[in-house]
Amino acid sequence: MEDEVDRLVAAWRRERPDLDVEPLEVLSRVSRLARHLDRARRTAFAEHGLEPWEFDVLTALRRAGSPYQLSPGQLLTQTLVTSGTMTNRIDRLTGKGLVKRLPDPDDRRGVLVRLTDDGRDRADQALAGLLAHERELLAQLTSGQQTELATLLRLLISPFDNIPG
Amino acid sequence: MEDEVDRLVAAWRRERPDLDVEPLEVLSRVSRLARHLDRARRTAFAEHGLEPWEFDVLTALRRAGSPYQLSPGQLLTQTLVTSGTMTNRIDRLTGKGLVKRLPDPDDRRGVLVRLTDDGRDRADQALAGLLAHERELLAQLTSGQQTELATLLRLLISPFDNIPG
DNA sequence: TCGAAGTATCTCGACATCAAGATATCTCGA
DNA sequence: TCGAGATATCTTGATGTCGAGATACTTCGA
Repeated sequence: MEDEVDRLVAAWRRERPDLDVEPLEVLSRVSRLARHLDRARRTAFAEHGLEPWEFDVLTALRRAGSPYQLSPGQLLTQTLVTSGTMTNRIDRLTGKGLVKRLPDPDDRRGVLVRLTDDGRDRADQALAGLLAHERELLAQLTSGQQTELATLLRLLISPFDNIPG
Repeated sequence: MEDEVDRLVAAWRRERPDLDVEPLEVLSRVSRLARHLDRARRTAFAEHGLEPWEFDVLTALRRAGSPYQLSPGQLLTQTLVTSGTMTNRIDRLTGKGLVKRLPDPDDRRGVLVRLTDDGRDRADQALAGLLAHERELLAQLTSGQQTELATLLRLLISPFDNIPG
């Protein structure tokens, strides 16, 4: 089965036979697949009245465990957005009653963002929906292939997640 | 080596032991890696005075081969953006003198977007820079692993690239 | 104890994207 | 040949994101 990246690579080999475009076989596929996943997630979350960015923040808090709170800084490292974006997200989620801001008792510069009961329920529902959807996509692969894929991706991500960047 | 997704999956298993979160091992890594790649590309292209979205459009035209022209519709399928976005991109690239619009001689609804000489040079330079950068990232993997990874990703992408969606 | 450097969060303006709908043109069967 | 539906592109308004800088607090060495 051929995909857009096969066509893209073939086109480069025709137009720029002097270049080695092998890296695109992997990295362009990562970018394109992520783009497709974003679109699919948007659709999946719409059933639960959530945007992907809302899901990302709510589930980060949900995963933290009771009392479901994290600092904005901790949310940044999990969601890979800038601080200005996170401030904005917290504002909007607060407006919808899904999270609330509390002062950090140990650091007066700091803030803690806590999930409300409603926010927690929404996160749980949307997660279940997402997993069902993602399982379908992964049905293309055997269990062993999924493990293999996860392992290879982990290798590529490691320099980003562990070295500051 | 542990990454953020390992921590994410471990957290879900603690908080929601009733759910099978295996799909996240693959798909969350794809999304996160793409996010990191976006950031890295932005830095790499800055040397050439290009934004990632500019690179995407210019290289799609470059790959088309002489006379380096495609319709906006063809550009849509390659870049996975909406038509409004593409209109806007073409406007801005035209303003920078990197592409120009020509009427499609065979369809009066249509337009052809053609690379200027300057646009072509920029695309070629930026591509070389990107490939050098990406090769470094992929040094984490053996050649065989890269091939394996590309194959698995192709399987996951196929339903998106071949079935309309 | 003081102050410089570091850290956490927020503010602000510019900008890119999207969704939905508008417009113009084409295609094809009756 | 006509018109309904399909297609190609553009317009518009709302919104989310980023980068840079501002503010307030903390840390740590002299």
